[in-house]
Amino acid sequence: MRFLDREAALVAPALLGAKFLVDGVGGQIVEVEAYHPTDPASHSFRGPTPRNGAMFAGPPRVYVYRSYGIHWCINIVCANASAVLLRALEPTDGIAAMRQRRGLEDVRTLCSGPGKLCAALGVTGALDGHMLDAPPFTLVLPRGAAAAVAIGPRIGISKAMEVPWRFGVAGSRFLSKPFPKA
DNA sequence: GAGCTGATTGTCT
DNA sequence: GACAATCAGCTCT
Repeated sequence: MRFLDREAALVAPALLGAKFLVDGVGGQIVEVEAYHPTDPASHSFRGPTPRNGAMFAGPPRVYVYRSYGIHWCINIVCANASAVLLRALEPTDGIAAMRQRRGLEDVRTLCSGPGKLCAALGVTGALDGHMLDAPPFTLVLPRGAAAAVAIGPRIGISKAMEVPWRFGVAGSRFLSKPFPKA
C-alpha cells in the first residue's frame, strides 16, 4: 500500500487494471478520477469537515460520500488529502451478487458509473474511513504491462473542468462514458 | 443514438 | 436555502 503515499494524480493511472473487491465482489478498475486539495472541485478544497474527514485521515483508506442524496461514491485516499474516485469496474468476481443487488442482467452497465459501482459492490456510508488493506476490501495491483491509458476531463463537476484528471482503460466497453478519441 | 429532466437528501453557506 | 464527483427514463432526431 506504500504506493498510495503519493498524490492522487500519480496514483490514479496506476490503479487502472487493479482488481478491487468488497467482500469478494468486484472486478478490474477501468476508470478513475483524481481529486486534490488545491482543486476547487475536490471535497478537500475547503479543508476538513465532518463529511470529508476520511480524506484527511490519510492512506490506505476509503472515503465514501453520498451524492445527489441518492447514490454512494467511493474514493481511495492518497497522500496530502488527495483521493482517487472509482468511476467504473469491469465485473469479474461475484457477478451473480452484483446482478442481484442491481436487479440487472447487463454486465456492461453493472458498474459503469460511481453510483452504480457502489450499489453493485454493496458500498455504503458505513464503510467511510475504513482501511483499504483490511476486510472487507481487497486491492490487487496489476501485474506486468499497464493497459493503454486514456486521459480526459472529469465528469459531473462545475469547477476546474479544464483539468484532465480522468483516467481510463482505452477502448474498454465498461466505461461510464467513452473518452474523446485520442 | 444523443440530449434533456426529475428524483432525493446530506452538507455547507 | 442552494447545491451536488449521479442515474434512469423519457423525447426527439
